[in-house]
Amino acid sequence: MSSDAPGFELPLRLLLAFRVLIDELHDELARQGHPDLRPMHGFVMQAIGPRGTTAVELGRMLGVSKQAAGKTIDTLERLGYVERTTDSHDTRRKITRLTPYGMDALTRSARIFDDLRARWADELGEDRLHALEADLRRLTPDGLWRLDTPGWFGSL
Amino acid sequence: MSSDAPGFELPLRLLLAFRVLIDELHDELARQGHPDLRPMHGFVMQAIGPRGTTAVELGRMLGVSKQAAGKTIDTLERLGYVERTTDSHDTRRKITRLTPYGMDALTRSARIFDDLRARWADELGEDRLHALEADLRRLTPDGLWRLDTPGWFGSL
DNA sequence: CCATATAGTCAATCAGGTTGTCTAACATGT
DNA sequence: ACATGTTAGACAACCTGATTGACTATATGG
Repeated sequence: MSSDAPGFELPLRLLLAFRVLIDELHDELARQGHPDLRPMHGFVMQAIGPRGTTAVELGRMLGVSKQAAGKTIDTLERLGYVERTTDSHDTRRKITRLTPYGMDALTRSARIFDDLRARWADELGEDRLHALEADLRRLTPDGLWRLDTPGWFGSL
Repeated sequence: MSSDAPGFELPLRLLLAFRVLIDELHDELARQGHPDLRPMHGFVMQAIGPRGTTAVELGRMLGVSKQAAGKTIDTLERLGYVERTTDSHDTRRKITRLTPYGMDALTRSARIFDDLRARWADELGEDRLHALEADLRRLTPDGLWRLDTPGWFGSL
């Protein structure tokens, strides 16, 4: 029993492992022509998706207000990752879509994540990594994105 | 090969697993008399430790400026988790120490994390959880705290 | 046709981070 | 002993990303 790890190690390691992956992703993305991309941009662009979305929808998905979602879109627009187009069926709506540059970032991210997973598979063995993924799936809810992580973690 | 999980699932699951633990910790802490405690408070108090620390030291440990560390201490002081005392050997320094209320939060957190780990051990089996911890240890650097997660993740 | 609901924007505010500057106190070398 | 350099903390100005509230324009449904 005394050989069990203390309970506080688990969350620390989970967070650290996440950071390792994300940091290495962005190191590589910077090398591949996306030096300005930040951790949460990938999440936001993933939420926008290939079909585009609106500020209100994005806010719901990210768990933030539509105004905050709008500001995030402003930033991504300024960086050239997304563009706003008007919905011809509802002129109130402005559909935010990924630009080719944004799509490029997403496809490169997917590729890099696959490479990083392969490195972990080399390190642990494919069977152990597979088990790790299966265990994490059992321990985490499905389908939930919860992209409000910055505010969630930081709010004092 | 095609049965391998896509690379992007791993970071998502790691972050989600972290959130599950932290959210359940704070649900329980709220029930046990610490409703105002936020995710990063625990990390900061852990960094302060039983012997206390100064704003400069805390800033170094957390990877933020001494001013930011000072503001964080202000917040924890306002909530009653820490108090500032002067160092008799160096009157420039103000040692920030945990109050009994702060110590209580830390000991309860440790206990709750142990309980959560036990629940995961029930879910997966102790051997699988042990393997998961061992694998995460292999994949993450040791000794590093890096508490700048909010800014790190959020900065657009 | 009017009442209500929704999309987006603007403005004010807040929290937490940054850098720069300043003062007080320690540490050191001549 | 003292002049110099370094360190701790506080204060101010500013930046970013979030919030709520108010407002306009456009749909939508009775």
